[in-house]
Amino acid sequence: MNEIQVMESKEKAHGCKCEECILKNLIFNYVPDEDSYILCNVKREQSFKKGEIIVKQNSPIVDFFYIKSGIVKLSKVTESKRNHIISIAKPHDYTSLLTVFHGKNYAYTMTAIEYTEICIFPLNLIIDLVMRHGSFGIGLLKKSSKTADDIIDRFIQNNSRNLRGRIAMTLLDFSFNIYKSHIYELPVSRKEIAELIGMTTENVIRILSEFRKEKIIKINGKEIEIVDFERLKMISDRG
Amino acid sequence: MNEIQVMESKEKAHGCKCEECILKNLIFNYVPDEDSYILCNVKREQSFKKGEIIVKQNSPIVDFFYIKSGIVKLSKVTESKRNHIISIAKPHDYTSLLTVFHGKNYAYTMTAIEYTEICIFPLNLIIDLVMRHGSFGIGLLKKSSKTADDIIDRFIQNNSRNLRGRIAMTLLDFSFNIYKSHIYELPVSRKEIAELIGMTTENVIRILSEFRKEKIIKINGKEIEIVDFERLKMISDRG
DNA sequence: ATCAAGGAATGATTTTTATCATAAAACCAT
DNA sequence: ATGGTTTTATGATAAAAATCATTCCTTGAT
Repeated sequence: MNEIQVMESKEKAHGCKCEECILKNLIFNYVPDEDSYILCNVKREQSFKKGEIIVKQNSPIVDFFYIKSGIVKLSKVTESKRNHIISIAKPHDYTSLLTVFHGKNYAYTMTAIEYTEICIFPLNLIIDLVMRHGSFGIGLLKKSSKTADDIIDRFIQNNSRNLRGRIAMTLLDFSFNIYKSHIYELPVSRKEIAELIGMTTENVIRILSEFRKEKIIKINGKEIEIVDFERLKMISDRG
Repeated sequence: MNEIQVMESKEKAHGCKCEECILKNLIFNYVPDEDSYILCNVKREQSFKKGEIIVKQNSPIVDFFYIKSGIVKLSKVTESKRNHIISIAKPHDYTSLLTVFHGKNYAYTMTAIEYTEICIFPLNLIIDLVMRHGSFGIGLLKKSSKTADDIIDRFIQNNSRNLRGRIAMTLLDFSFNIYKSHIYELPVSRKEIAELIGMTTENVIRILSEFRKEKIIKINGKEIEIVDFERLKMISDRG
């Protein structure tokens, strides 16, 4: 109890109240009080409704984002005008890690796909903090390389599967990594799933219907219930 | 002349002799002499013949690699035993940037696909340097996020093209970014190209033959000459 | 020099996936 | 509520790509 009280008072003093905040913990662990105090006071929190754009591809980079709650998609339009979803990010991800340190403009559009709360820090301050506290830099490097590796891995996994395998993989991903439940509300349209795994909308719909007919899942609009987990896993693995 | 002499003496003193070394420059710019001295003295250089493995997927991470000369492929075997080439890296790339900061084991196998010289640093030392000199951390973060963004971009570009477009893109990539010439010796087999752009070996061969018959390129074994640059570009863009 | 093994090449065939067409259902703004 | 738009749905067809089969050509090891 004593420890908790100490933490609480410390948090109050810093203006950062979220206990599970990885960024905050990263800062607290390595950065002296006076610095984390500045950071916590400067940060602003902003909430976004489902569908709202948090930041647009090609707009100048000024801020560093941290997802406090909700779900966010990172997407990108190519020269050929096609839209691609790079990843679906969840709470405690730093969606800004890619690009922000080397680019002038955001490479990806960030959109809330559920009600989302974002913590926003001026990038300058983050950079300044890394400058003065190398260990914080190590922390960011760790997160950064993990984020990149995960995204690359998803691409490889996706590309080595046929369409049924991709859909199965996606449904399992939502179930395991996002909602931690066998029944959930899809936060994206069939079209967005298509953009995420690189296939046509028609085929996404068709294969979801197949899975329904094969009694692997139940569908009710956007609600998905995984009924035959084993088979779905098999399709994801073999497919 | 005077300046060059100064540089030379400084380089001698540090045991790092490569003028174009980005890593060295990064260190020199931000790290005091005594530290860069340690790093340069500890580093070892190693050369690899075409085909030799530099480091294997899943082996424990101990070193940080920097490509001094040559060309290297990063590849990964998935659970389904399929081999995927993630990227082709050239001199002055830090191929280690992905994974090394967060993982226990290398996520990718590094193989020399031409005679290659690698500078090898104990990762601990790099981390220690970031700890003590935040600006060096910023430098690595920049390189790291750039590397990741480039790889992700290549995946997106690749996935939004048909097979002819992918081959065209690859041939142009070798021409522009690696060999800076319209005529070059392919450093990889048709099978490896297939693993790089996610298609079958037969189709790689077939489409190369098509391009030859359509007089877009000339083929002589591994030697490729781009004859009709415009058409190749068009196929890469539209395809 | 010879043989085995892998790489390159090409055709025929099958499978997979995209495209086109149409319609019902859900959603939104007035 | 109503009309318009987007999303979901399904079928038919065309196009793209993988697979299978066979041959030739290189290359490296003995």
